[in-house]
Order: sequence, then C-alpha cells, then structure tokens
Amino acid sequence: MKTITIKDIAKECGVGVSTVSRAINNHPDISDETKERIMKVIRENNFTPNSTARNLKFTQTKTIAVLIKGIENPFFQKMLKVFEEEIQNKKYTFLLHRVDSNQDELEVALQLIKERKLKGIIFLGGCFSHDEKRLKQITVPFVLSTISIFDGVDKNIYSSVSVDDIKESKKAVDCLCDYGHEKIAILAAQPWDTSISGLRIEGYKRALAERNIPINKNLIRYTLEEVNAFTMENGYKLMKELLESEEEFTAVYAVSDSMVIGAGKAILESGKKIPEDYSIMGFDGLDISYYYNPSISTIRQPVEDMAKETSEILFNLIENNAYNSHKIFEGELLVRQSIARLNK
Amino acid sequence: MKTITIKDIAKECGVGVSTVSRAINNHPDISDETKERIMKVIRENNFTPNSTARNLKFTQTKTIAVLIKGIENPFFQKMLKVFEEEIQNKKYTFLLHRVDSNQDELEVALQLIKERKLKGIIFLGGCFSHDEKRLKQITVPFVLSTISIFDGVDKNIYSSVSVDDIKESKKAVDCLCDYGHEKIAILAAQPWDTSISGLRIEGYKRALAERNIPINKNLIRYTLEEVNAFTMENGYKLMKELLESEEEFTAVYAVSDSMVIGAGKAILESGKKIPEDYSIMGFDGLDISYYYNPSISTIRQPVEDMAKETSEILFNLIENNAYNSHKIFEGELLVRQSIARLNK
DNA sequence: TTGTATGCGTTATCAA
DNA sequence: TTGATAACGCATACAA
Repeated sequence: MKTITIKDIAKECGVGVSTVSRAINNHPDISDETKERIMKVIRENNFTPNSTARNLKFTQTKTIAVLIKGIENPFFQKMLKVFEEEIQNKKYTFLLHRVDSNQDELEVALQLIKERKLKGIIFLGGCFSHDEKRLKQITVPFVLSTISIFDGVDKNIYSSVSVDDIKESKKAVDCLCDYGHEKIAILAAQPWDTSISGLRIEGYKRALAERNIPINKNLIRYTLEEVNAFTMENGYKLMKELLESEEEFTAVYAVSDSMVIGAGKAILESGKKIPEDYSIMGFDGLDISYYYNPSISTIRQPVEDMAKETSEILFNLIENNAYNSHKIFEGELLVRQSIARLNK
Repeated sequence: MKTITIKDIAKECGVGVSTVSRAINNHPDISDETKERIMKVIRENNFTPNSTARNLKFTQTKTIAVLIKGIENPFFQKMLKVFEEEIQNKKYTFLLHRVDSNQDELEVALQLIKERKLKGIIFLGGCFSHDEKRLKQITVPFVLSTISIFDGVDKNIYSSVSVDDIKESKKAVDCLCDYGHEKIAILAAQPWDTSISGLRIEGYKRALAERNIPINKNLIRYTLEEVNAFTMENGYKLMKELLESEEEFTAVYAVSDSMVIGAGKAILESGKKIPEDYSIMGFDGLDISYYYNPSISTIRQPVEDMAKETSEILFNLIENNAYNSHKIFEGELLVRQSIARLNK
C-alpha cells in the first residue's frame, strides 16, 4: 500500500502542492471554493499529512517531553494523566521519557532537545540538584514539577510547581507532636537525596526543634543505596529494621504514602496495632491513603491542580513568551484513623 | 544558537556529508581512520543527528505506540515501565497515547499509523470487541496485551498476551466456594464490557454452576455508565450500594484489586469486619493487595513477564517477520488474610 | 574508499 | 489567488 502524499492530492485535484498545503493549514490566501474541493478529496482519500516531514520543515517540533525519574511512583500517575490530556488537547505530541535513577536528567534532556527538537520539558521526580550553569544549558522552556530546588539558583532561569516541602512536612510532624508524640521515627530516602526527602527531613527537624525535642539520629532511617526509595517495599523493609532495632518510638512518619503503607504492613505483621501502638503519617495524599485500613493521615498534595498549573506555565512560556514563574501550592493535612493521642 | 548539522561536521572535517553519514551509521565502506577523525569532531561539537530528518528518509519511523485505555489503572503501571524500558533499549521511540474510554481505539490507531508511521502498536486496556474486518485495517504489527478478544476472530491476524480470564476468574471463585461461601457477590464493570469484566463474570458463573449454586442476579453488581470502572472509588460505591440493598452475601469478589480495596473500605466503614463478616477476593495481584490490611486474596497476573512477552512478540513481528502468536500466562491464586472459612 | 547529487513530504518564498 | 521551486537534515545510489 503506497502511502498517499500531498502530491497525489494535488494531482487528483489538478492544483499545485502549495495550494493543497494552504488548504490543510487554513491559510488565508485561498478561495473557499478550491479549499472545499481539496478538502473533499482529502477526506475521500483519507489522507493525513506526514508529521515527520512537517516537523522537518518547522525545525521545531510540537513535542513536549516529560522526563520522569521513578515512573513506578503512583504519585506521578495522576499527573501523567493530566499532562497527557493537556498536551494532547493543545495538539502537541507527548513524549514520555523515563530516566534511570542513576542517570543525569539534564544530560538526557539536552540530548532529547537536540534529537527531537522539543518545544518544552517537564521534569518529574528525582533529586534535582544541578547548578545554575548546567540549568542554563537547557535552551527550551521547562518546568520542574513537584521538585524542590535549592535556593541559590537564579529563579529567573527556570519555572517550578511544587508544595513547600519543608513547611508541609513540618505540618505533618507538628500534628504528631500535637497528639503527644515525641519519639517520632522518620523513614526517608537516601542521605544524598537533598531534594524531596531532604527537605521533608528538614521539616521534621524543625518541628521537633521548635518543641525542644532532641533529635534521635537512630530514628531517622535512611534508605539504602540502589534501592528504589519511594515504594511500599522499601517502607516495609525500613520499618522492619526499625522494629528490630528496639529503638523506642511511638509514631512513624514516612516521606511518602507508599512508604508508610509498607511500614504499616511491617507494624501489623509484628503484632502491633495502628494507631494504638504506633501512629503513622504519610505524605502525598494518594487515594490509597484514604482506602487503606486504617485510613492514613497524610499531607495531600493537590496533584491534579499542580499538574494543570505545570502545563499551563509551560504553555505560557512556549506560546506567550512569558517569564519563568514559580507556583507553590498549599498542602492539606488530612488527619485520619492512623494516628492516636498519646497518653503519657 | 544555530543548530549544527551533518553538513557543518562535513565541512569541519573536510569530507563529504555522505562520509559523515557513514561514520554515524557504522557503515562498512569507510576507513577506520576517517571514521575516527569524524567521530572525534562529532563529539567535540556535541552533535546529534536530527531524528526527524532521519525518519523522513526512512519513511517508517522507529516508533512504537502504546495505546492505553484507562491510563489511571495502576495495573498498567508496571507494564508501562517495562514497555518503556524495552522500547528504549531497542532504540525505538516510545509513544504513549491515552485513548478516552468512549473513543474507538482502532480509529486512533489508524490515525497514528499514518501520521507517525508507526512500526508497531501495543494495545492496553479497554474493551476490545472489534470484528475481523476492522482489525485487518491495521497494517502494522500489533499486540493486544492483557486484553482478551472474542473467539471467532481469526487468530492469525493479531497477536495477544493475556491470562485466561475465565479460567483464572473461576479459580478465584472456586477458592471462595471451597471456603464454604455460596452467596458470593461480584463487582463488575459495565454490562457492555464483554472483555475483561465479561470474561471474569463468566468464570464466576461457571464456578457457581459447577457446584449447582444458583446465580442471584442481585449479587452481580455492574458499574454505572460513564464511571471509570476499575477504581477504588467505584468499588467503594458499588459495595456501599450492595450493603444498603440488604441482599445477603458472605463474600465479595471484584474483577480488579483496585475495586476490591474500595469495597473493603465500604465494608469496614459499615462496621463489619474482613474476613470475619465478609471475605473478599480481588484480581490482578497489585502490590497493594499484599500490603493492604488485611492482605487481600487475589489472582496475580505476572505483569512484568507479560509485558516482556508483549514487547518480545512485537519485536519479533517487526524485526523477524514472525507470525502472529498468542501467549496465555498462568495466573497465581494468592490466598491471604481476606478470606475466611464459613461455618454454617 | 570517498564525494556529488537526488529525494523523502512538507511548508514558505516568490513570481505569475 | 495560484503554482513552481527551494529549502528542512539526512541517507543513499551512483559516479569518481
């Protein structure tokens, strides 16, 4: 089956190729009559312009890449859905690209920009700690979504959408403290993760510091190297170790809902109860945190809104030449069954 | 910043463009010496060939599309990850395309094939009930993954990877029956879903029939139109209705783990216990089914293997011109805490 | 082994 | 309002 081209259409209509092109692209310089005639033939022949050739002309392709680290993280799922929708709606091509946890997302991005002539990039997940110089290499608009970045980097060279991880994290720990807990364990990612995990630990520390609760290093449980941190499995393992360590604690806070669900399993398996023996608190606000038994207290991030904002900012950057902007969303503390007041 | 092309490299090396092209593509007709020289310049200039132009030459692009209905279904997540990996490994481009539940996936596929000159397609999810004629319109290799299709369609025109939904479903219900349950409710998708949901209902019916347990239509709970069937939320709603209907039952089987988790929530909220008051059983074998409390009995589908097989079949079709093939995987019944023996 | 010229399917420029 | 023609960046047949 020979693929049908714009030339064939032109021949069939007895017009030049440029006229056909004009018809397709709604150019003004064409009479309604010929346009109608051409469109009819196009429909009849079921012709679709070859987007590859198109893109070659445009030098820039209308594609937006989502670079995602930790594609298995359910937290990203809803966001992905929104991105896909928005990008499809805008008639752009959606390019999903997974980047390995040990890969440098900037390298990948640079490569992709050149190879695919991207219009924009959304970075999702990963520990984003690149300096200004490297960030500047990225020549197309990009948005860091739900990624916090260090201060010290010029805010004008990138856009971001996130929650204030330190603040929200402090909220979570504050809540536990308000319930009377002082010996609070925290399940975190690797020590070198200064992004999400690091910031949330910082929030944890600040909450405790504010109440003059000394920080017990043994209660800060880091994930081992090479392990996928934000998973139920990892939460389960970390919790198991903690329980076996015989370090005393009354509450567990994990830097993600997935982790805390794993942790919950470990607790229940050990014969202890939630929240009677241990209170648990997560972060993210996945649907499952509500459906879990007991339902899990957490900080809900407004993912859909955040994803929408992300693509909005990106399209503003791309189409309206807007300035880089930063949107911080408010998290919502959801107090549910998983925490109990501590009677001393 | 002018984008650098193969021409620039050629000029810089003092050779012709074709020589550069040969160097890039590992052609035999080139001396190692010049090749080295060219590659060096390429590295220095940080040059990447424009894949758009490349694709235009090839007429066919090396891209594989994954058409997915119900992208929010966590069941697909692990598969997506595998696909993305495999496709990236094979140096193909991975094109993820969501299709709305009311969209016709074949239409979308046809469109995409022409527009993007696809090499192959993976269909994921959705109710696949197209007839032979329409299936034949798809001119590139494709694999239906975890989608069951009617008999009556010529097996030679498509490939598929799945479990035997009827058989596995029967396994699940058999298990409940073995535990003494007879009044077993089933939470299903819409009545018109003759694919996954329909087949699993069939398995349910066969299990009951084999034991001469009459089928109570009131215990078959269908999802309302327009609702996303395979979600926790939907399972929750369906279960709530069932509980309020005062229809008697002792066990609930849902056609997906997500649904059964929602159902579990509804049960617990009503003050009943699992498995003391109601036994519950899911399907899919999501990680969460293990971590849930109580852990949920389910039929585990070997998703990773299935995804790998899917891409293997597809690449065989594409690269080795293999015949269409069909792989049926065995599900694994996981009996966990969520079911109890019924003492009459 | 290398270089030149042509074409892939479009869009854009220019002249008609 | 149209049509011929030159790009876009690359690969390749063919000539050298």
